[in-house]
Amino acid sequence: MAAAVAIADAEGLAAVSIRRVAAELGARAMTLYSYIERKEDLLALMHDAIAAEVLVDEPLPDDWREALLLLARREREMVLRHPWRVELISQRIEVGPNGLRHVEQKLSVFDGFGIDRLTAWRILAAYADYMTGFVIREATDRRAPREQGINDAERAAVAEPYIRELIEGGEFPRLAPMIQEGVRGADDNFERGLSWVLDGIEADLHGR
Amino acid sequence: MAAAVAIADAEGLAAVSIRRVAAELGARAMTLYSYIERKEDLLALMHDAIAAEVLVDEPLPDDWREALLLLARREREMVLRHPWRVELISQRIEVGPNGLRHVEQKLSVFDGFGIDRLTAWRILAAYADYMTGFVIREATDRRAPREQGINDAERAAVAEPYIRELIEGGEFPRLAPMIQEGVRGADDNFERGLSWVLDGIEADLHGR
DNA sequence: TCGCATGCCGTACAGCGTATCAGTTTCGTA
DNA sequence: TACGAAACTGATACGCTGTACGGCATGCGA
Repeated sequence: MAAAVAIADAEGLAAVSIRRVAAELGARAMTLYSYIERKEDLLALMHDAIAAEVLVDEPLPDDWREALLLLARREREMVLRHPWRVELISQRIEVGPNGLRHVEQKLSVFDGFGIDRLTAWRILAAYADYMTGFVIREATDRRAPREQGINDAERAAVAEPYIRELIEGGEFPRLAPMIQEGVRGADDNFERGLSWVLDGIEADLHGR
Repeated sequence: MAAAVAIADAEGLAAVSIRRVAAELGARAMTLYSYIERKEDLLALMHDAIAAEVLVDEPLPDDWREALLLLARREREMVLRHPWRVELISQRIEVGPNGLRHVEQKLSVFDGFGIDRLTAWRILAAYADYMTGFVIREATDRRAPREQGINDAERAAVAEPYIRELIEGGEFPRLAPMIQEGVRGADDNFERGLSWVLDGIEADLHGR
C-alpha cells in the first residue's frame, strides 16, 4: 500500500499497476494476490491510507463553522499532496476505517447544537459535495501543465487555435473577453465558496 | 460518437473500447483512427455531445437564481441519463463548442445585475463545484446496485459484516445509529443544498 | 487510361488484470 | 529432531486494451 501510494504520488494513478507495485517491492505480479483479491482492494487501501491524513487529533473548535473550515482546509491540502485521489472519487471505492473516522469527526462538529440527524446529514452532504467539486477542479487544473509534458503542449497548440477561433466568432460575447484577458484572481475561490455554502446553511438554521 | 454514447449509456464507459465502437459500426478498430487521433478525442466528442442536452433554447428566467436553478435541474437530469459523465469529470477532457455555449449561457444569467466579471466567475465556480460534487455522489450511489450484479453482492456480503463490526465496536457513537437505522430522506438533498449555496451568494451580493 | 488521394484495415507490440497451479519456505506440533 | 500443513512466491497463459506501421482497394481529376 505504501509502495502504491508512493508511485501514485510520483507518477500518477495510471502508473500504479500490479506489476509495477510488485516490482517496487522486489516481487512478481502474482505475489500481491496473496494479500489482496483484486486491484480494487489495493486502491481502497490507498484511499483509506490518505484519508487518515485529514483526521484531526486535538479537539476541534466548538463552533461548527470553524470546525468544518478546519477540516475543509486539511482535506484540500491532502488532495494537493495526493492529486490522484480525485480519480478515485467517481470509482465507488469501499470505505475503510479512516474514512469512517473522518465521517464521525465531521458529525462531531454538531455536538451540542441540537441539530437532528437528518439535518446534520444533509448539511454534511452539501458540504462534501462542494468540497468534492472544488478539489476535483483544483487538482485537474493543476495537473494540466505537467502531466504529459510535450505531448500536452502539442495538443494545446492544436486545440487552442480551434477554441480561439470559436471564441472570436462572436458567438460568445460574455465568455470571449474573459478568455482573452483572463480573469485575475479567479482561481482563489476556496474560502469564499465555502463561506457561501456555510452562510446559506447558517441562515437556514437560524431562520427556523 | 453516437455509437459510443449508446454503448456507454447501455453498458457503462468501460465498455467503450475502440474495437467495440468499431464493431458497432461494422468496421475494424483502426478505421476509427481515420477520424480521431486518440481515444481521448472520442471521449471529448461524447462529452460535448451530451453537454448539448443541458442547453436551453428559450430565454432564461430574468432572475439569476431561477435561471441557475433551471440549468442545474437540466444538468442533473442529463447526468442521470448519462451517468458515465462523472467518470470523465476528473479526466481533463478538452472543452468543445457545446461546453462553451453552456458556459456562455451560465454567464448570461447575470445580465443586467451589474455583477463584475470576477464575481460572476467566482459565483459560477462555486455553483459548478457544488453541482459536480452532487452529480458524482448521486451517480455513483445509483450505480452501486446494478453495476456488477452478483459480483457486487458478493463483495457487499463480505464487506458489510466488516464495516458492521467496526461500527458496532463503539468507536462511532454518532455514525453507528445512522448506519443501523438509516437516515430517512437523506438522499433528497439536491434542491436544498443548491438553495444553501445560492442563499449564501445572494446574501453576500446584497451585503456589499 | 493513368496517377494519386482517400478511406479501410490486417498485423503486431507492449502493456494490462488475473486464473491456474506448481514450487518453496516457514512453522506448530509430536 | 522430524513431519505435515499452511503460507508464500511466482511462471505461464488468456483475453483484453490502445495504437504504430504499412499495404490494399476504391474513386476521381487530368
